[in-house]
Amino acid sequence: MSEESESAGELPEYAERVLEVAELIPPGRVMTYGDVAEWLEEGGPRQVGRVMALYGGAVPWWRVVRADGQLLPGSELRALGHYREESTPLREASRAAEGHLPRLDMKRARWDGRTRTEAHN
DNA sequence: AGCGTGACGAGTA
DNA sequence: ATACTCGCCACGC
Repeated sequence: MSEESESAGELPEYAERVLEVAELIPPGRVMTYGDVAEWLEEGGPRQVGRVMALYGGAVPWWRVVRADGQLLPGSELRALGHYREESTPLREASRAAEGHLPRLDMKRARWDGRTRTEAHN
């Protein structure tokens, strides 16, 4: 018998790969959806986004972010808490407007997948 | 089979 | 800085 559908409890292979990458991202660093897709050499940012939306709860989802550094809408405060806890480079809003949360400093926080787990300061 | 939608990205105005 | 467009690909109606 040919099983084409996934058994309950098992994830699609692509999803599993995406989650695996998410778990590799060191604390204090982030990867964009596009970076993950590029690294997997499969799918695109939207596909990665879909996986994170569906199954991201099982991994450090806050380390997979948008390329523009915007915090995840709906979970901004939760994400921000993690970033402060991990000392992830943030870019504070110049105009201190309440309700205007900081964004990620992508230049410093972006992780290219190369071993460097240190030296970012 | 077409069309809209989405935890996206880059380019342009 | 924001707003809008287009490209991308999987899903659902």
